Amino acid sequence: MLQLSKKVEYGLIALRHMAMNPRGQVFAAKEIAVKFDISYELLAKVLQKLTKAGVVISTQGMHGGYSLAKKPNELRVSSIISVIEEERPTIAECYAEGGEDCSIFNACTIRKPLGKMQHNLNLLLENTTLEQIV
Amino acid sequence: MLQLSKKVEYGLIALRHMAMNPRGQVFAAKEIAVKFDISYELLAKVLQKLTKAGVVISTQGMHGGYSLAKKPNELRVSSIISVIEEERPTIAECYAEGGEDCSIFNACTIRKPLGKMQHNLNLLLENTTLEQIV
DNA sequence: GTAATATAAGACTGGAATAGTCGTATTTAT
DNA sequence: ATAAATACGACTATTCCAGTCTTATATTAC
Repeated sequence: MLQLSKKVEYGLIALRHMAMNPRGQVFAAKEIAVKFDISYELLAKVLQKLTKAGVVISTQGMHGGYSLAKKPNELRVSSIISVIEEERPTIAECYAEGGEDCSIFNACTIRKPLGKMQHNLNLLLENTTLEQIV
Repeated sequence: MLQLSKKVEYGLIALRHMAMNPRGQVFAAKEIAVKFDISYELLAKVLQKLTKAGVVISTQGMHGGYSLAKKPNELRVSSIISVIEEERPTIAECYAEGGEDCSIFNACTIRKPLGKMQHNLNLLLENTTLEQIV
């Protein structure tokens, strides 16, 4: 209930690890996976998404790996989640994309009132940056 | 991601419906289910949990049903969720009961920093009462 | 130029959680 | 007695998620 997914957790762990080391340093996915006892394949996929989104820079080939593309204070948890999950974090289906498709959309009476909670959650996630997680 | 379950949604819809009508009025589960186009059986189970927890009062038999046991401003979303899910809402496994069993508990580096987010989520859910959802 | 070590990307699988259903017992007003 | 309601547990179906596997590509070292 309301939990972050493992993918997001792994992403945050990896990003934090990068943020704690000198800027520009490169880390292999395997290296991070071993260090934190995490599934390498899962972490790799997460890092690939973060690469596509420009959160992280990848260098292929031997001695390759990932490094932070932005300053930790520029990275919001909200956008990290959005990138990894490929959708904004929402409290209910109706606040996600295509939310009108919710089976009870029309009869639903709590959508509007819950909007406040959604808004506050947004603020919470937007105001938390990687810097604060270091 | 971070979404409330259908059970919680249905519970909130039912509670809100009661809160909008005169105190003490009794509503049958079936009646509410039809009105909001919701699974009757699911809603019934939710209302039974709310009854056990003293959130709602049930009267059995013909013309029976449920009515609010407390004032809307005394009912916090956090406790409604706890009752229906039978566990506190948490952002990650490690903040739930028995969280030390998380497979990466020891290697995890984001537990402490995420604690702030968990705390803020707690505040958000505790400060939102049924009254504000009406 | 070949081997070794990385990322890239997609398909596949198993298991857990969730949503929903069904059946039966019990309670109570009429 | 009957009808209408809650109580409760078992069951099923489906969806989601974590994790695995496979293959391709890029880069460096030698």
